[in-house]
Amino acid sequence: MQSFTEENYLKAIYSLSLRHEGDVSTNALAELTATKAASVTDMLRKLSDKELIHYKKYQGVRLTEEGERLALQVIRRHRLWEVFLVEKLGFGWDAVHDIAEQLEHIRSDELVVRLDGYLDHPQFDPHGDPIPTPAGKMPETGYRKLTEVGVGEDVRLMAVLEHSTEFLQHLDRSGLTLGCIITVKTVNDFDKSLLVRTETGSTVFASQDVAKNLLVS
Amino acid sequence: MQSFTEENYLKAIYSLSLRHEGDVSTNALAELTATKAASVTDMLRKLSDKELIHYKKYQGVRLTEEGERLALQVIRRHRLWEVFLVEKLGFGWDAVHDIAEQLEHIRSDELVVRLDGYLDHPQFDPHGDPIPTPAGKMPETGYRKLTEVGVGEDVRLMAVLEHSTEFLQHLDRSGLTLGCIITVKTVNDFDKSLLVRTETGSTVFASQDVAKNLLVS
DNA sequence: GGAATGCTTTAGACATATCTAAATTTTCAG
DNA sequence: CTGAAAATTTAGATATGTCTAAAGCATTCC
Ligand SMILES: [Mn+2]
Ligand SMILES: [Mn+2]
Ligand SMILES: [Mn+2]
Ligand SMILES: [Mn+2]
Repeated sequence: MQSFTEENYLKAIYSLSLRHEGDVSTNALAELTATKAASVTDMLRKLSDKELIHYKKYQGVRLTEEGERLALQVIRRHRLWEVFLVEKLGFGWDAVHDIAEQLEHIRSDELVVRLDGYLDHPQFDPHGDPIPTPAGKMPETGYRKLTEVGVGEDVRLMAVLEHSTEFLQHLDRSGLTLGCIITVKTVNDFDKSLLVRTETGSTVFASQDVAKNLLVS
Repeated sequence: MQSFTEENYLKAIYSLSLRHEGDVSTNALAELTATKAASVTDMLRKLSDKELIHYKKYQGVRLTEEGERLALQVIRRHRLWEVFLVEKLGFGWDAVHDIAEQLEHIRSDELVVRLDGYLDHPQFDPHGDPIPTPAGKMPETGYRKLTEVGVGEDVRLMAVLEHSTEFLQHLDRSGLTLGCIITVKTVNDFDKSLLVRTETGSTVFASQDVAKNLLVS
């Protein structure tokens, strides 16, 4: 049985190992968990003792099979709760992440099974992220970042990588909603910013910082 | 802001102060929170520093107004989540208490407001307990214990005082459901056990231990 | 190849919440 | 009213998770 804190570290390791190739560094974990490197080292020793991570001093860290299974369970719960908060309670997609950060740690297998059924076995959360299977596998999506799309291409906005309230409210104001079709009109060579046309015909400016957090297919 | 643990102590103090007149004792709290008296004393010092309880060494403890307000907020959340688990997720009333013990600590005012609306502002939880108001008042019910009912009286089962799975499953097997009408047929002078007739016409035996946990009106 | 630099780990503390054992205070019985 | 029993508090420890400061590796840049 893991504490909240251990679950959060497992999730953080999983998340960082997707972002870059190779093992996850102590400093990266310290930044993501908003702690100090020394605290991370302590926790890595503990997770290693429990055989949830592969860890050699100074060499970075990687989840074991069991560690990944647990991380995906937490992510599954997080995303199911986000669906609940949006679909059933009527929260905006910009307001659910912090509450789901708490709800994801509620311990009850039966609860997850019933919640999943009540929500009609959703495949994606309100941010377009795929919901891991009960068995602990993360579905593949094959989405690309909007920054990789060529001028003239029509694509559909499928997911966002950033969950902060500020970012999501910015998208709302820009009329960029999940599922909408967008066309890349121009790419600025200097700052890689984009001009895109939305379904409604309006033209929206997207800095590289915004575009790299938008996933399309 | 209170920790989970502090919230649980506040709830425990509230609950015990209903059970008996006068201040709550250290030992009673130790038993209810499944800790030792020494641990309770430590926590009482802390809650007293925060002015959530009135506490004088060796003299027992009592909630301040602020302490009671917080305790009732926790109880409100607990009972709303129990309603959700039964009404929306289809849990049995015998399976929800432990999950609600976790959910009651989720911190988000907005969440409670929306959950309450989603459930249609319920007045009672699945065990018949009244749900405290958003302002922090506990509604009066005026229920009596079944042990105080005279032979021949017709009463309606309104609530249960004990929430354990075993007790509630026993009631299910006996056909005693919330809202049902029961008639006291005989009271055994020796052990105070009862024979009651239910709506369906069947006769059910209830030991004093069972009857004192049944509230009727 | 050998510093200098930057990560990372260790050392030593602190806060929370718990425990056992011992000391203290209150209560109650004779 | 007084001494024993019961209840409560204090003393000293443990476990978790965090921190700062100092020391130990690793990489890289002459
Ligand atoms: Mn999220
Ligand atoms: Mn999400
Ligand atoms: Mn309950
Ligand atoms: Mn209840």
